[in-house]
Amino acid sequence: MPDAAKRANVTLRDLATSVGVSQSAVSMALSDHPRISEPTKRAVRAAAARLGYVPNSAGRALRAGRSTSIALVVPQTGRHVFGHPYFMHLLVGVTEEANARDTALMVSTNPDETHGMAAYERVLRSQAASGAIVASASISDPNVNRMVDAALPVVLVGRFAHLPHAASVGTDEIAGAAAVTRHLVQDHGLTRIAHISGPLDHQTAVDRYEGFRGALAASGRPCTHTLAAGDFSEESGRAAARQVLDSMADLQAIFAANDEMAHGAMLEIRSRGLRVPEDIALAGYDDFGVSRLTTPGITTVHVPAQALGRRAASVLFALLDGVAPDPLHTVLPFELVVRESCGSHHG
Amino acid sequence: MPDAAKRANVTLRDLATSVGVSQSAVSMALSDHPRISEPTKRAVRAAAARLGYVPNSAGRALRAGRSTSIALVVPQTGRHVFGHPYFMHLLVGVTEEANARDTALMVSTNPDETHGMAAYERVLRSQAASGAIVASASISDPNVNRMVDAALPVVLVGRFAHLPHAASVGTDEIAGAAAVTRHLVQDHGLTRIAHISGPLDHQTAVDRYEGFRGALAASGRPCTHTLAAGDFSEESGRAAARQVLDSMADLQAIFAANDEMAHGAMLEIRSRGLRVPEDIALAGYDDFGVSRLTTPGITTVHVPAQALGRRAASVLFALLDGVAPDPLHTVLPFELVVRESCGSHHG
DNA sequence: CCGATCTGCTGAAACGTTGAAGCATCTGAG
DNA sequence: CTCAGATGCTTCAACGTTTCAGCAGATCGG
Repeated sequence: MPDAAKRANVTLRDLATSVGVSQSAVSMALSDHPRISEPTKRAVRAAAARLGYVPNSAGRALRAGRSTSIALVVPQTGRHVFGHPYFMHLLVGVTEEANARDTALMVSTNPDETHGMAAYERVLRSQAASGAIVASASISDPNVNRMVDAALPVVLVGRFAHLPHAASVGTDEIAGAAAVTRHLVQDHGLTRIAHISGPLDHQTAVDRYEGFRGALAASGRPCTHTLAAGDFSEESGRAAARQVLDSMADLQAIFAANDEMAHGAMLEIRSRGLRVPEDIALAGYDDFGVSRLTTPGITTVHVPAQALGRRAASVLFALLDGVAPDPLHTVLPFELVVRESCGSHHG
Repeated sequence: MPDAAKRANVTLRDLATSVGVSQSAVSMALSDHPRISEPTKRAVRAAAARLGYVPNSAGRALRAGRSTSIALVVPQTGRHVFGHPYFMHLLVGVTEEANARDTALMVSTNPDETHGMAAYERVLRSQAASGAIVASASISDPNVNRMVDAALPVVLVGRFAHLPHAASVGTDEIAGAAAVTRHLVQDHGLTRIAHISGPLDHQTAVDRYEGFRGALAASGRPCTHTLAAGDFSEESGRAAARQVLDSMADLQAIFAANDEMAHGAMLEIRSRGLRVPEDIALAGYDDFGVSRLTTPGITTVHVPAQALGRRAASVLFALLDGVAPDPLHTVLPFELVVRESCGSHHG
């Protein structure tokens, strides 16, 4: 256990004078260079432990031409980012992997909507981080293209159809939305369904809507559907539910593009004296907690955000090691989580 | 808009050759040194924009002897940290302030329970970050003492009674717990109350328990209370509720030390055919979302975690600027949030 | 018109690290 | 005994930045 004077920052030079060899010998001893004798190595290691030597990361990064950190870049404001449990789970996964590789993690968000470049500039071009994981919701964020174009080590989380050459990690949200839609149609026999989508400049919103429509079309049954767009917030879900409940007679079910909007819809349904699921069945997407807490629980699709984070980090490390990620686009499985909000248990 | 060849990393030297002055002149021009002429400054700035120059953070940090990053250190595993909404809100606040100062944020957690030092070593002693915000739940984390002893720029989030000289930011949780307890006793006339505490090696758990007892003692009414300790998880809250419901006859209310345990207690109460609040009133603590989502909503105390994060960051920046924080210990106000779980609305 | 002062730049050093190249000293083969 | 090679270290340079000291040339007071 190191205990001695740890005030000043101990450098290689301090170790060198302490042991009585040159600075380089110390450096080589610590990296176990074959041309350094065992006794010297032992002496150096002992001194390092005694003085509490920790290599200066700036010196190391400068010399190596790359830092020992990776960054999680989310080109949105912090409030938006960390308010959403998705990013939290992502963060858990990324830190797990980064910790395993003893790599520091920088988190970079935008100060506000106008500074699109900031999150990216700050960490990557200044080489504060040697690579980045980018989680951008917007379908056409020019900064993402820029990073990819600059051939920087980047892993995208989500689906970026227009960037086929960039490494990415995601789930098949079209299939996920289709699965939950099929559950409504085929397991519960519901055919008059509304979809509350997210903002349609989000890939996620587009994909979930597409999955919904595709499943209806493929169902072989005459289904009626309607759409109202929200912004993924509970309040917008409630407003959208108001709209579809007013406009579509004999509505049987609502599939919201995320659980928060589904929760908003549930509040609106209830406020009209209707019951979930007896009068209106309900389904959401994400499974980050909201859907488990409500009564009844909301049927949803589990997004493996933590696994996505882990995988994104490991793909990034592969890139940094100069290994081509295989596959370039990882698609992790989703899981349909059936709860009470869409009707009696059909198995 | 910079557009030219941004492949290679542009250094001061590149700018220097491009403009036709020395490296130092470029550096001085960019920092608006008075001894550089306006025309030169304009030329340098133009070249910097054209080539897309971004200062290398390692070079800068090495020269300056300190980095431009701050760290949020949470000596726990990532899973534990980011699973808890408290840290999320804290993170929002910290990033807001860090972004405002154009400072990168490193997030450091422990790889596992055994590596107590890791989160701290990685960022601070290697000088990857110039200062740290430490959010440690454990009452006697030796690493916190170590950091404070090492006189590193550190701001603690929470109450660290044994470290009076370290800057800290927190709320008065004793008063918060007392407020919600008073609400149960005085506004609702409940006198047979159980407390479900957190693990009593957490300062937070200790303080909330103390606030509870203090408020009962100060109420001037004959109150009966009992205690069961949980670990802040929903499941442990349910188990603790089982225990107090079995052991205390005529129990009227349960005050859980956080909302998740309160939610667990609610599930247990309901499973016994009892109603909240008619048969058993319920209160929690934190207000990070759970308490708002349940039906009925859970009366709780709002912890201003985001504000804590913001304030912690600004205090840290003060420390880094060499300014003594005033006050050394910031105490932000909490807020009692009355919902339906403790009875009819008394105003 | 000469010394002092100002202006605008250059050169060099330093931060801590790493690693290539170099230099003794020792060993062992011939 | 000699010299090739191994062994164990040292010296030096470089990464990109900032800044201090210094150096020309211009400006100005007397």
